[in-house]
Amino acid sequence: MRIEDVAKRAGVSIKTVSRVVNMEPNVRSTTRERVLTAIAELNYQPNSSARSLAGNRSYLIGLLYDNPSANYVIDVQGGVLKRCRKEGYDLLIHPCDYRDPKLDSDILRLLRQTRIDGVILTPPLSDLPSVAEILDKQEIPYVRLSPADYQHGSPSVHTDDQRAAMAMTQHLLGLGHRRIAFIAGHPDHRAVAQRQDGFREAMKAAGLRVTRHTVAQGYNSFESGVTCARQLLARNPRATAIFASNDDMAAGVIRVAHEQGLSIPGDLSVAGFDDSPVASQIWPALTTVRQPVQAMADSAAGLLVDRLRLRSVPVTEVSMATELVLRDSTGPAPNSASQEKSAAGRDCRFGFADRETV
Amino acid sequence: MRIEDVAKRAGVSIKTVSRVVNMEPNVRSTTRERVLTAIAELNYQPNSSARSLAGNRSYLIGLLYDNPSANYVIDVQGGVLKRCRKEGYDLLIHPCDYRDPKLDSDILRLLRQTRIDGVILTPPLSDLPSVAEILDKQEIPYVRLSPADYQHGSPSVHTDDQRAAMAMTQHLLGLGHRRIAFIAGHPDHRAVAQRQDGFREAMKAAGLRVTRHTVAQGYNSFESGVTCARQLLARNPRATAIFASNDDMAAGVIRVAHEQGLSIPGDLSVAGFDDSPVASQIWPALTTVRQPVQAMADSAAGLLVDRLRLRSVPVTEVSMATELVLRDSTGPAPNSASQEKSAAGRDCRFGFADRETV
DNA sequence: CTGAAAGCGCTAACAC
DNA sequence: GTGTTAGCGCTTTCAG
Repeated sequence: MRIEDVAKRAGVSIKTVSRVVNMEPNVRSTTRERVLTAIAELNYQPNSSARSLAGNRSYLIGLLYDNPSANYVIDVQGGVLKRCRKEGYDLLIHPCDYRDPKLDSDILRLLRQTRIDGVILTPPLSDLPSVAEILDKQEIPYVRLSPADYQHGSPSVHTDDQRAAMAMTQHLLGLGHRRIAFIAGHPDHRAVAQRQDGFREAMKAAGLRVTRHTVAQGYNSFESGVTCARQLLARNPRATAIFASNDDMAAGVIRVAHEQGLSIPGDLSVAGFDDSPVASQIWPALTTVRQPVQAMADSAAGLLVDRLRLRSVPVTEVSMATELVLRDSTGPAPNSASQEKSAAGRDCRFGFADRETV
Repeated sequence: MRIEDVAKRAGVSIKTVSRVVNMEPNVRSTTRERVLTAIAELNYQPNSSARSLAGNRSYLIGLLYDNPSANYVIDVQGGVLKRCRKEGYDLLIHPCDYRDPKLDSDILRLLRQTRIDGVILTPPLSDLPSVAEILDKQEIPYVRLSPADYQHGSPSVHTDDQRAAMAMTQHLLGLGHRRIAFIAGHPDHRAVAQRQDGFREAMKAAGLRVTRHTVAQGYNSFESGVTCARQLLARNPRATAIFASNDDMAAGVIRVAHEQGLSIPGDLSVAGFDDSPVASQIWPALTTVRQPVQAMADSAAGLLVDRLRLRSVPVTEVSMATELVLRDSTGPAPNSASQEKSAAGRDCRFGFADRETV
């Protein structure tokens, strides 16, 4: 089933069929109809290798990531794929090691070998200048997901993590907590690291000091959460709430609390970030912040495809809303009249931070 | 940088370069060397679109899956990708809905559009006759991962889940448990469902009856684990151990036990299957069975590539070993002198079921 | 608005 | 062992 067969059947030249298939202008609508009918009748599908060779593009998008969270990666893949299918692109996934000194040549090899048309970058790759440089030099369009500095000049999609972390901190403050400890995220994941700024800002606004005794440096893993929790819970006086920069670390806190016989949220409130599956599977279920990861990825793929089609679209930064998910791991501070009632029932959500920058 | 440039530099014809690139025989080794040098000097990489078009293959492998477990999917992708990179193939991922009536046409469209060379199928797709039929008819080689009937005539890679489930049941029996309840897996995931057979066999061998009061039908999700646990724990006399067909459901059991104030493993031992991350993050850490998912996927991709290279290799079924991972959620049965000491320390592993069928 | 012809860079078939 | 030639199925260029 080739383009020639379609052309014959529709009584036009192959070039006209090509125009219809590629949605080019300059085809009379009646002609277009006739061609479309022929395509449908013959169940014609263009040969992508031939298209790529002649047209010098691959209809392939590359997804580069180095993220240990399976759930995050799957969500991103899902969102990107959804858009790809709609737009007629295929997806090539390329997990890699962002600390590998050969990362640059690895990416170069990928670009040369597969002739990818465009790339989507997830954290921490979205914050690596060397990666952006390679892509720029090779003139491969790319979109960054959750970059720390989204004003960098390339299109990107992000949520305002700082603002969300502020809101979570304010929630804990509203429950009467004053000694709130924080577990910072991996410094290389800059967007996650920014969550600390939100925490600090909210504490400051409430007139509370943040010392190095109340902040522990985590690395996004469950194990680092365990380590930090042990550290923080050894302090005297003990914190009445711990806010971890992601759910895996918050799960580590809960583990340690169980081991030490602390009741949650009676003795200690715990909050996370991400709303990963473990957040609702752990006991007690975790209060956390939800990011619309799939929608973000879908949107990023959309920006990329726009760019591939019309080379010079303006650089766009999309900002998406997060929501607070209140579950069972947070409650009123011990020995304090709560100023905010605990949510009635679990899984209450508060949306906020809704805006879009274009 | 085209094949012609390399040919000129090496002083041979383009066909000879092509032979070297494709590792074909009939090239004198000195000639081969000269060509390889030229390739290295020019940093030549063949244009995959041109290769695909002329050679009528895409160097693309498709991974078809419908699996709600992000961790499983990521592990499979990782294993397949590892092999793909080594063998010069790229990977196209295609999540789909196995219950969708349009699944067949969805797959057909994928095959036509992308010209995939071969396919890897994961559960539950690996057990769908209609999918196998399409692939057979289109003459697309495929390898099945963990099919229920691995004697079906296509190459496959699996673990002996039944045997592993038997071993876990025997472990619980060895701890003195007699009233052991079981949560069955999703019937459409036939390999998971087979775990029930292992449980039954071990119980029978120990002279214990399995009634419908001690088996609950789960659906692989955390929520279904919660439902089943509520059901099972309402029985009188209560089971002293619950063996769930996967970790997510076991996590559901643990949640319910916490809610009902049961201590684990004091009042109730809980065992899972899969060794997913939640197994070691939950409290107490879960005794479970580990499958070498990545190695299985790697091996499956290897079988597929062999088949793509040499069209008529014998059908191979690879069987891989699982291991018992003993953690904190299982212990001696209440009021019974344990016949087997609890493992000293956590994270003990026992390998078994090591064999390979060729 | 439509068509004819000229490749895209490679592999396959066959000659030498 | 090695080279020559003819496509693979499409897009691009340019002519009408």
